[in-house]
Amino acid sequence: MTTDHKTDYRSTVFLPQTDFPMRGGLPEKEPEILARWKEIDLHAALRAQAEGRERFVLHDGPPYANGSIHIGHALNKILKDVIVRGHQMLGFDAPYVPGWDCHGLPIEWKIEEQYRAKGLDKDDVPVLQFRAECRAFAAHWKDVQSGEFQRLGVIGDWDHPYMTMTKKAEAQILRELYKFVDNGLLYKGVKPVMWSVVEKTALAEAEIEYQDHTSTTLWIAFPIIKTETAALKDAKVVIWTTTPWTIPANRAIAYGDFDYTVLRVDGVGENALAHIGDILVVADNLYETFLDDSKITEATKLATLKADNLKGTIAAHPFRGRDGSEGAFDYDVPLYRGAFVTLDAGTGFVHIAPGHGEDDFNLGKEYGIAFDETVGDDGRYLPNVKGFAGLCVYTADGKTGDANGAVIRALIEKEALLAKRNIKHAYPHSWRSKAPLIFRTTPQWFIAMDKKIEGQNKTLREVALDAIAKTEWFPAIGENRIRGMVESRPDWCISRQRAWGVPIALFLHKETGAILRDKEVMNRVAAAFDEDGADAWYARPAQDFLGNSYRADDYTQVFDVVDVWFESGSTHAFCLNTALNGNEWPTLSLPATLYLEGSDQHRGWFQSSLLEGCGTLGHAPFEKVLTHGFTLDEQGRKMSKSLGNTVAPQDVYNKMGADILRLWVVSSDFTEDQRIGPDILKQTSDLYRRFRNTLRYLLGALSEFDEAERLDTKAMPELERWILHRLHTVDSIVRTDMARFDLGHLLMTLHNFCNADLSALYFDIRKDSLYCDDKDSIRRRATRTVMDLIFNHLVVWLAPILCFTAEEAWVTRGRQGSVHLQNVPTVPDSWKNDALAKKWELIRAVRRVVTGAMELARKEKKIGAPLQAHPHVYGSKELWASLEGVDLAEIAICSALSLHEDQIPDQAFRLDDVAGVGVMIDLAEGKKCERCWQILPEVGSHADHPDLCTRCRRVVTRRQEGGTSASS
RNA sequence: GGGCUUGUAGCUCAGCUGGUUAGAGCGCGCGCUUGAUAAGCGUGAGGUCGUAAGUUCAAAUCUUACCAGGCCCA
Repeated sequence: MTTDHKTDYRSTVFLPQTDFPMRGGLPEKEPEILARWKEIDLHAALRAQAEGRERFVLHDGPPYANGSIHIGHALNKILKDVIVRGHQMLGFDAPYVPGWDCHGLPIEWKIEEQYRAKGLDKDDVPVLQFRAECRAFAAHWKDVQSGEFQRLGVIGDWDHPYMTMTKKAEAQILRELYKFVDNGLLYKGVKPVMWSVVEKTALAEAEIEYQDHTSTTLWIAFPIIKTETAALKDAKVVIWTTTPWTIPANRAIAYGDFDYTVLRVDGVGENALAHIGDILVVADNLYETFLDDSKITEATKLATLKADNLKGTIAAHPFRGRDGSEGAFDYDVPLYRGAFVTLDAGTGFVHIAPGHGEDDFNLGKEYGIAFDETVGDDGRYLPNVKGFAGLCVYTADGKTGDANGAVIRALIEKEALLAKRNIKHAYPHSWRSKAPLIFRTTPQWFIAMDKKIEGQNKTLREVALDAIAKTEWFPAIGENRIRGMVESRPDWCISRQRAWGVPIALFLHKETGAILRDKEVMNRVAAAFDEDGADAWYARPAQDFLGNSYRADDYTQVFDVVDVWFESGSTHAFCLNTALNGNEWPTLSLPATLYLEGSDQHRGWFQSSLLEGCGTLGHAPFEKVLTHGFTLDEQGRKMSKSLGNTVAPQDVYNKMGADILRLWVVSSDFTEDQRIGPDILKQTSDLYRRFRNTLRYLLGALSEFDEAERLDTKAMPELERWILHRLHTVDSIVRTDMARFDLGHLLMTLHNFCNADLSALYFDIRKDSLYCDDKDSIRRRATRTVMDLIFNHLVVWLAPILCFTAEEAWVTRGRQGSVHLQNVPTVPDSWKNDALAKKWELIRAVRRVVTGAMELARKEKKIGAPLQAHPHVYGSKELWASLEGVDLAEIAICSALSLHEDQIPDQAFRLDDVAGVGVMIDLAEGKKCERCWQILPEVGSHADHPDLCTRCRRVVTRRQEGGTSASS
């Protein structure tokens, strides 16, 4: 027989067949799958399926509805979706109701900006119209974001999301606020804020622009009137300030933790204001610069003091006893330690006006310093500032007023001024009017942290700290972070002087200032909110709410709105509490099983929800809290538009597919900051390809799989039983990983399974059986049965992550419904077989020596394909005994293989980590079977099929006779 | 500046309470295969474990400082 005219047996080989393409084409395919889910109403089916199951309630932290989603939103929502889908498949009822934060400043700005573009002023627009436009704006972006989130594959109740601006929500937020009236924690206090005298309004941090501004700076001496340190007797403390107009409001002086020098002035230069003989105190490090600044030419250091020596010292206000002051400045000015004092500039002493600075206010609070308001909302001194009343800090058009000049003249008159200069520095200005701002105390509403809750013997802080301890934090370190914050946080300021929000709908008695705590009135207000939303507060006359018992003239109505953090902190009340949400989401329940947000929410939503829950329910609204980090660029740098290193989720799902983005989320360690960029996404695609091809191979191998082929597991070869054992192992890992949200480990387990167990080992070994064995052979039936099982498990394991691809595979397999309606299949414990696993570890070790030896032979051009080889494997009798029943030739994919118990030849190939095994490679003897490509001695001995081995000849012959059938 | 936190191969990640030559996958190089083929298999080269001190018989693992990031504050 010549080799010229060999029969082509390709058509007799059972090659894999599938419509599941190698390349996903996800950007086109995913929208089709989304449409299919809509068609079969997957969400409703999920809910119906889970009725009565144990609940797993992930409560959505509401994103802010003012723009398209960015990568951080995508990460957050994908994580939620993977966990929700995963738990549903593990047998929970895991509903997901998305939510939106709709009120607040950023939306107000946008609307205001639109007004300004039209040359309109916000203040000229009726408040209800303004609110309506804010509402429309939020509704628009809610819709945009909803579409983007759904495109990511996130499944949930998108037709019925919660929103903080619905009537029901606004009414419930108000009721939550009223609970803090009831429990006595809500109080009115003051707080320094950035104030614009031009707009007569407080400004939020984001409305402030820092611009260069020239300020008059003063060096001012405060005479010491009481001290326990001898060196300070008759001395004066020197402060430095850039805001002369705050001097009348001075109440204290702060010093830092460094050395101070007491000096005597011995000589002064021209125009100096200091006097010879003055004894002054400044920080030792700033001694030289001070002399320079104040034109003191000669001085003597009298003493150097430690910070502790300043403790208990009391100075007098420079205006003490000033004519016309009526004793208004005769109070003591104590010295206190302040951590914020630095040596960057000045004298090491900071003058403290508690009404006009954040540090000042906090220090004042710490030491209980009493102070009056000194500057009115128009920037003028109030009448109580004797000798300065009516003078102006900044004028109505934003220019410097006459207050500074008057203060300077008075300081000179009292011989307290040591020096005066101008400096140019960054100073806060209004984003709107561009006018400079001042710090000014304003009345605000607070929730007390350290007051006993009425009816309880505990403070809100204590209840909150208890609740933190009872909560499970993922990662555990999150607990420290929030505990530290709650331990040290000040009272919660919940008021904002804004229009787009839920008003703090209270009536205050005009004379006493007391809150009207009348249940009937509050119920009427809340009922009005139920009907008309918070607009009711603006639209209806006060008397409507007050009823017959009170006169509107006796009360002022509060029009501050509540901080949006209070609103989002209340979402559990109107969303999770089925009694309060009107049964709108009957499958939700309180407390939620899980809150899942970025780590910044330790200060934000986690904390506001915690405080709100603790104040109104006595416990946290969550049982577990999972946090993720932030998304950085490929170099680990923060993303920013100016750096041009942002990755838009829309680009990823439009160009690569949402499954790639989902895979990226799961493959990164999301508990810490994670990186994304072109290279990382490329790598994610490679990762995706492995999963896709594994599914594809299974689908191809299972083409036309008939139930009649299914083989009882007991009848299967060891290799199949080992795969079943692996399924058992992976299954238990999937379950524990999902339960502890360790998605990274879960993914790696699945990847290794696909890679090492399936692709490199099982699929490779079983190709021969799959392609060439007769359809009714036990081996092939076992293979197909196990591959069917692998598919069933793998597709469900992957479904929460690759939600689109898993569904595509599911449908391609010809299954009904949706993969997402499956539970993770249970694995019979009989599949677990540790002894077999151990045996296969050994087999794989021996296999590695064989493949290693073949690789060497290939390098030496001795062989090409493994089927050309006949390895001689040397090992001990015990080794071969322990591998009883294993066909190593099949496992190493060789045409033949011999085992030897003899001494390992010196030239045999060995591996360091596989002791006692050596391999020599010979060429397999015989001819190549043209069907299965094995090289076997019997090829050529069959007259009818001279190019086939015995096995292939039988298969081909039976096919020709039409006698093969899977059921036979 | 403060609180919390991160820094292991080009990339994504493992390395438990300190203990033999620091692991995996991807990517890359090389080879095989051409019946998973814009795929599959095998194999190889890549790491002073951010830097520097210290504790210890022994440190990627503990301590301190520094450098470079991140979140939240100031």
